[in-house]
Amino acid sequence: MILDHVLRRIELTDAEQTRFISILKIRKLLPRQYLVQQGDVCQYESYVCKGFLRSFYVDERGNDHTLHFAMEDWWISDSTSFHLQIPATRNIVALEASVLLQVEKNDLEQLYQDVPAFERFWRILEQKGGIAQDQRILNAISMTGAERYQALIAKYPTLEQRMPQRHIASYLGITPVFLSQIRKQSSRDIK
Amino acid sequence: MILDHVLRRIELTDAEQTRFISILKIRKLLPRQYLVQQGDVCQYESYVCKGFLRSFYVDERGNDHTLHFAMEDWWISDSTSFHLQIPATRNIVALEASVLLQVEKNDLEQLYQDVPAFERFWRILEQKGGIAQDQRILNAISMTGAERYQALIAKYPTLEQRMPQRHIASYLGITPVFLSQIRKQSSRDIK
DNA sequence: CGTCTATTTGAATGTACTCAAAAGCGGTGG
DNA sequence: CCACCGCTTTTGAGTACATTCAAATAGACG
Repeated sequence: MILDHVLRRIELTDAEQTRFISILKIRKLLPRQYLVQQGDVCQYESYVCKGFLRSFYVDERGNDHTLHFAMEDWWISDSTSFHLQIPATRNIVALEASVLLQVEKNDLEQLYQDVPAFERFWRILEQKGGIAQDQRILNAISMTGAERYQALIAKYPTLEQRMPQRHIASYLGITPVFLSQIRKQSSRDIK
Repeated sequence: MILDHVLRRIELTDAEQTRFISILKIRKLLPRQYLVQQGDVCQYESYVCKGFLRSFYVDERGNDHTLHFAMEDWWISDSTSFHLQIPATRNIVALEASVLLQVEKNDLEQLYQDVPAFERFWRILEQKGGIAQDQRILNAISMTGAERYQALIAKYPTLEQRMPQRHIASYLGITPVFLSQIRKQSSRDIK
């Protein structure tokens, strides 16, 4: 499955494929189990084979802010911590039982040396991520909470089945109470 | 100058350096001149040698939202338009007389083929950009307008000399009127 | 110096938050 | 199978944050 994911973006010989597979480490998580905790150095980029994860930041006041989520066929990490090898400021936790394939920082650097096509692969991945982040920033600065909610569920129709409302609210930058009002309002509008 | 910028991130032979230089096109802009307009396909990644540019989105209501700005030694483009070669949804305009070095999409793809180190270069650039965007998203969802303003001027102390307040406001996702109030408030706090 | 645009100020309004309490829902154990 | 517990969502009221509109002031440019 992950090979398919990679081969959609770059071409690899059989030997290169084997090389890639050899550095992957499988990791299984139970619901509510942490993958990364604030203060850890994030050692891995994790590819989600199965399950659902959430990354979030806890501020001084103890408020929880959802930065990202990841479903099947997505990658997740604290990218700041991973790339700079500094302590994470974010937590990553499984919301469902999950199976991940992980790439360690050192192994990845070695892989870049040995199979330069992976530079390309990650460049393409970062580009795609950058485009999505750009759109999210635009939404944040140009839309109301209600509009951002509509855009989010339009983009990820299954999200509400997998992530509790309070986390959707924190992803949107609004409070759970306000999200509840938005939902009441929009369900009334449909009728 | 741009070579220095590249060589800080990757190693290149003299021939590779020459190859890179050969695909660059110089472009000069006057203040208020557009580099990209909504509807164009963004053909170039542009490196800023000198000057200052702003990218913004104009919504249905005619409101202007500043997505990015770029000063010396930064790159700017409509990344969605450039990478996917689709019409731009954003405008890019020079706020000061500017000198750019541009890389065309086709040339860049060819460069990736001929000098794979540039895959690495752009991967690193995208990673750095991703980290910055991530932080901006966190600020957007976790801070008030006043806090975002303080964080922005702390990060870019010279920004207020180069970009009018109404654009700083739209970058922060607030109105110019409200930014003016924030500034009044914080100048009073200092005393 | 006059014109144009940007910023400031003030007042009224709307958007989103806080706090508190009630209702709903899911899991667990009796 | 049902009752209870803990946690999430909903509801309501009051408040704070941020916007709109309009007018006044300040700055920039020719």
